[in-house]
Amino acid sequence: MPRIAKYDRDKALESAVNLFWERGYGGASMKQIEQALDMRPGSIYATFGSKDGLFREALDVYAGRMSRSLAEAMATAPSTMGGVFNYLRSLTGEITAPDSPARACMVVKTLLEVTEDQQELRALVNERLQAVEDHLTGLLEQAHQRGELKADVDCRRLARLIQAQIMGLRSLAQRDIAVEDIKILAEDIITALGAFTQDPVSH
Amino acid sequence: MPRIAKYDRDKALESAVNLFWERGYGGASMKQIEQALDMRPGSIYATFGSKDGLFREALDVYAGRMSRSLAEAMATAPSTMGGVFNYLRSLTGEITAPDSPARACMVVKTLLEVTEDQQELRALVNERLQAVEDHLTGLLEQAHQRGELKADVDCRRLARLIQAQIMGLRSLAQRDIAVEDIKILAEDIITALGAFTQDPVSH
DNA sequence: GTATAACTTGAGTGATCACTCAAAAACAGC
DNA sequence: GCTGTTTTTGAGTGATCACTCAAGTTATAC
Repeated sequence: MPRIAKYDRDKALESAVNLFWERGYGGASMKQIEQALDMRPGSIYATFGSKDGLFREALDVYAGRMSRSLAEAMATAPSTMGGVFNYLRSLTGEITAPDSPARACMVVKTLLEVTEDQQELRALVNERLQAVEDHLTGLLEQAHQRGELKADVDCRRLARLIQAQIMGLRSLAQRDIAVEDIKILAEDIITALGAFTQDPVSH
Repeated sequence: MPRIAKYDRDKALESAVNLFWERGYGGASMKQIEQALDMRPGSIYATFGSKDGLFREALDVYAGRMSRSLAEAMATAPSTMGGVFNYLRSLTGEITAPDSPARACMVVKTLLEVTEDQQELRALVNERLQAVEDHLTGLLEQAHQRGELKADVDCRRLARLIQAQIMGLRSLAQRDIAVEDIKILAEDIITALGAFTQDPVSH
């Protein structure tokens, strides 16, 4: 049994995340996957079933990372929107790291890549984004009850607006643009979102 | 000479835009292109040089459409930011039309699709997005001089923020989401951008 | 030490990729 | 209606695509 199941599997998945995040599903060939995972085709197919199966697992790993990153940022702030602003700021640091496979979000890249003949993958992506929206909506509803948000704010609408902000920030960051300008954009997004908070945004 | 040059060339390009916009560069095969343009490979290569050449021309056509659409929206508003809000509202109508190849922007889809071994295409996309930013910056500077924006607003920063809003709106619209919710998101984006205007946003 | 099971290997599968080019077809000039 | 030029055609190019499987290797069981 040359393969120590759990450890090597997770290590391979991490490599798959990095490759798919950088190149997308269609942009990553099996030859590149073999090289990135240091596995031969037979092993890959025995372990993950198909390129599709590997990608779905990689997307899950990536989504898990995202959720964890958001949860950490929320935990270090006294208010919910403060946590969101924390997240936007820490995000700019993460995506501009020199070893980041891409600045844009892997889930959004997949959302824009999938065609109608990949309905299952499209459904998976939609579920992931819906889950983020739902989670964020719940957090905002608590904040709303604590009086952190303006009284007439619709929490689900605000959750979607925040998700759109993250998509916009990270997509624009994919342009040939300086790190400093991305940080500035994040601050401007925070300023704009201040329209929905009770207290004025601090800088 | 069975091909009436100009007319058929433009018609073919329109078809190419629709196919590439929907499926992306890598997602559109030559077989699908042949079918969409109703041309055989030899004619396509004689006319456009390569798949890459065809895509670049299609991207130009699309970018031209975008610019025209923005200019029209700006023309029907008394103020610059009012024109931007007009554009965001008309955009939701355009991208939710049943015959729209995709809701997300073709330029952004390309931006997120291209890898580092496609530097020329990446450069072309960056140029197009930079041109939009520059154009918007110029318009906002006029508005700033007319006192339409808050005194401390940086017009280039605001232009980038607006571009990020468009990217975010159209990317989120690519989700499995109702048309009405996209319109609501556009209104919330307009509200958020109100943080930078002198006069309060009207609804 | 031997048998059995678990797993990896990598050459090879047919299909599809972007692309080519000799031959046929459709035109213009006269 | 014939000639010369331009354009279209579509079978065919080698390369690469995702994927398979018989054979080989490495582990465990006893």
